[in-house]
Amino acid sequence: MPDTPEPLDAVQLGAYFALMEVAGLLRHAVEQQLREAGDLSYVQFQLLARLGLDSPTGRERMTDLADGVVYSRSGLTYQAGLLEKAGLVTRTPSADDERGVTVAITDAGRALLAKVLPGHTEVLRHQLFAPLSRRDTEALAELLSPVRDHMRSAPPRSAAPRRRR
Amino acid sequence: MPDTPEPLDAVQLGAYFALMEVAGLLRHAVEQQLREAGDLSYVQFQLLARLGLDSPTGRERMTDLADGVVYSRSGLTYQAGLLEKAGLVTRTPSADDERGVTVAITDAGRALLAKVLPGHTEVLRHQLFAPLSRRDTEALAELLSPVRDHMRSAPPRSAAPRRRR
DNA sequence: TATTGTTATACTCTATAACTATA
DNA sequence: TATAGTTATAGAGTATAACAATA
Repeated sequence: MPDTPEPLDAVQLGAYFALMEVAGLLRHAVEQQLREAGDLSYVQFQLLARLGLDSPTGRERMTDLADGVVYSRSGLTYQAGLLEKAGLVTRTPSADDERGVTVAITDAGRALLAKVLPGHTEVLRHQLFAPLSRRDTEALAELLSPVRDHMRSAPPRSAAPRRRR
Repeated sequence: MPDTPEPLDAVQLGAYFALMEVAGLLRHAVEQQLREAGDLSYVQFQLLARLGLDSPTGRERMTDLADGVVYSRSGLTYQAGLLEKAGLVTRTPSADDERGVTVAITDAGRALLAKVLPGHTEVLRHQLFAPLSRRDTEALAELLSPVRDHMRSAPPRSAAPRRRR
């Protein structure tokens, strides 16, 4: 058995537990709103938001979507299938690479996103931002961004060794 | 249809997405470690940690456990059943309230916790704390603690109206 | 009558491995 | 040979509602 490494101190433990609890409670609240307002899971919302808000063209390849949403390949196939069945996205073979599949958000997908967003915003305002000042929010974003970048670069991600586009 | 509320600004969206992504990736990494080191899910680890680390006596009532871990009652019953089957906790009728059930961590439970903790710590150090200075960590804890308290007090919690002990 | 906890049940999500097709 | 994506399948987790027992 290896020697016990330096254990975490109280401040670190506090930050860790607070982070996980806040994110867990927030996700719970948000998921409820998404389910009621649009019958969407959080992951499905993430996929729609990525296509409808982040991506300028509204279309992305499966692999690139997976890199953002953290998934096994099969999990993404499953969710994309659900979204397609609901008419919120389409899946077509990629133009340049015959192996690839391009997922595109539909008008119905954009409409649902728009329908769901105001309530989503309200939940965030009440649950997350209410106790945070403007500067707090800025500080939080500035603290977490480097962590996110760090984690993205050392991916315990979806499946096997993956590669950026 | 109600008027669209003030949408979130870029800083708020950034904080929100960073929080969710960091927590999601961290949970993924941590869950993997817990599974390999002790065949535990994150929730099971939370329950053991609450009993073995937080609680001075190592015993708590089901309801109080649920209040901390965010669950449906039945979900907690399910998880407690798994832990009991594995010999990590015991469940006995509460002394004062015949309706209640007291969950207590066993020696085996404490041993497993001790076995799993060093690796857990390492994951946290590498994934979460590596890009954070000492002061960053303090700041993060101080930002998130009020949010956690706020969320706890307005519970979208487990099930029906619940009540503190 | 309200509360604690369990059970039954159904469903959603996720992961693994095997497979197809293209690069 | 490696990569993109799908399928089959199996397992874990979660939620709802009905229920029994105690307060």
